[in-house]
Amino acid sequence: MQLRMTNQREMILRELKKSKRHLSADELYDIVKKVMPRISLATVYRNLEILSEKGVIRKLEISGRQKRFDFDVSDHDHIYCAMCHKVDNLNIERKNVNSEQLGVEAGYSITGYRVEVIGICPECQKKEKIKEKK
Amino acid sequence: MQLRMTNQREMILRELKKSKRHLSADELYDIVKKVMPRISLATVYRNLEILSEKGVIRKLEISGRQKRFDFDVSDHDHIYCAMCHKVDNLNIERKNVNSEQLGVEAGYSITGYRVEVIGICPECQKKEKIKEKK
DNA sequence: CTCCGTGCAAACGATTTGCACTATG
DNA sequence: CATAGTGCAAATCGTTTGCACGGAG
Repeated sequence: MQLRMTNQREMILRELKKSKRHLSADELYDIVKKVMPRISLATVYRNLEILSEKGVIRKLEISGRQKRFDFDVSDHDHIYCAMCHKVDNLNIERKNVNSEQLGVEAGYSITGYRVEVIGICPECQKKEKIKEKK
Repeated sequence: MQLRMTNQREMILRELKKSKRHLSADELYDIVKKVMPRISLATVYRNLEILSEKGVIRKLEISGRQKRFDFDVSDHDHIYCAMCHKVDNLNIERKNVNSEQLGVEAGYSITGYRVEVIGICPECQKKEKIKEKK
């Protein structure tokens, strides 16, 4: 099965790349819909799924109900805002973590690992301070 | 709002403790239902939510569609089987990871972090080998 | 002209919620 | 006896799927 480059697919890819953020399917849908009003949410889901299977983009399995997608396929970890659920990149020196060893101890064969830092992003910190003053 | 110790709550807590695994709400429901056939799945969800809010148990936000719950509240990380979605414990020396520093760089205030190793558990490795032989 | 991709609506799985009833403290 | 907790069913949320049609190669 080979991929075809449809307008929808191209647009989804372009908008995901343009936005430096890590978008969820419906956020991306809202963006693309402005240019392509007839596009279906199912199309967005299908494309994100296929493109991440092919390794063109990356599906992030992180905290929160929704999956998010990343145009940057290279190995890197994420920081997650507990308040607004935004996801930013993190550059941890991965050599520090010797997870392989630990996994082998438990009898597992390791395919990968991820580090997820949870915190409150600068924007939400400001909001909190404003609230506190009230 | 104070907590009351109902039969349902006690049972949920006991079964979660008894099982060394990291159960999902519906797995726990199936177990408890054997002793308490009239219990509702909603009750299980509500109790797991409340108990993890109070810090009695811990809600794991990990890979996979379902949330899982852990009787062990202490800081520790998890290894996740990509095939059967089972979750085991992992004992990483947490001092190795200097996530706080990185989070601060991005302007975040850090509340925690987690390391999640993904792999294939011993049982599923065996299953794979059997498949290959066919 | 083939068959991958689309839009739509319906189906789905996990979780949450409104309501009237029950039972703990 | 006040009010936290329950069971049930319906609602919700994110995501997936069946189907007939449309368009890329």
